[in-house]
Amino acid sequence: MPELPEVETTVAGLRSVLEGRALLRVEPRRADLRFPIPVDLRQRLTGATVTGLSRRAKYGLIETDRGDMMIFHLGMSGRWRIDPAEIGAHDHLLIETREGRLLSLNDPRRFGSVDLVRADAWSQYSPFTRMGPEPLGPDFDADRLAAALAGKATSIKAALLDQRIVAGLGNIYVCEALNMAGIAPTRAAGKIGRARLVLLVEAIRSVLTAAITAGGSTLRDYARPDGELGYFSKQWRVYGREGESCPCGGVVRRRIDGGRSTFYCAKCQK
DNA sequence: CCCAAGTCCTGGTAGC
DNA sequence: TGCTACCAGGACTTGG
Repeated sequence: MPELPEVETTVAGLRSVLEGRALLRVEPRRADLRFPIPVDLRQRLTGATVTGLSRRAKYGLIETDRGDMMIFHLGMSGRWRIDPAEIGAHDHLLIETREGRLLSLNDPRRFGSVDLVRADAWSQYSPFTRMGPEPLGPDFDADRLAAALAGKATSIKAALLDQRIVAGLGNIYVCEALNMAGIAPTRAAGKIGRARLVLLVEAIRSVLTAAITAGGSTLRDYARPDGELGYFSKQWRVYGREGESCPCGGVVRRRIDGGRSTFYCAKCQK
């Protein structure tokens, strides 16, 4: 389920259970997800106390008082379950706190990952080394986006999905932001004018912030034993709405780019 | 059969 | 021809 807003709200949910808490039990239930789970993960985390949780792009970061940091990614279908009633085939990592709270990383497709690094070297973790700025952070603005897109012949949609350009966007929010900014997804990334990039930056920030707010409001559901942290799909302007009306009155179209659906409105996105 | 929110890797091509 | 950069597309997996 995860693009940046979903990971942000997931981390917030985990924080309420884990921050400042000692880990009584850490139990991988299989050897790998997308890649192997470190064999010493159980040993290094068991008995440690969680000192902080944070997020980088679509990755969640959990730091302990032993100087370790667990880094997880939810892939396409991953989620954390809190106090699940029962453990199923797709519950791949269990974490129990000393207070008796149980967390389970559940991921049917196993495109997610779990890794462990030294906290003081977290920024050297390979997925992070060439990653672009946080879209909600101070290093993302029209100037820097223009510099990152300069000379790029690829489409703006593909460019925004490239985590080296800006980190944390996925298919849904790229479609939404391009619609909000009135930019056609097929437009060459390097040929978008300055004024439109200003609108695009604002649209990206706006759509992510709204999704985080909506996600935060569903945390109660998320904390339910079988609850899910959903995308706020009722608020999507174009994603998953082929044939329906765009806010501008046009009709939402769908096309396939690189095997992925792109939802857009030809009337207002140029 | 179709479709699905993730990243990584490969192979083709353009340009120097 | 060889090297590099860039880019498009496929692979991975399970379930609805």
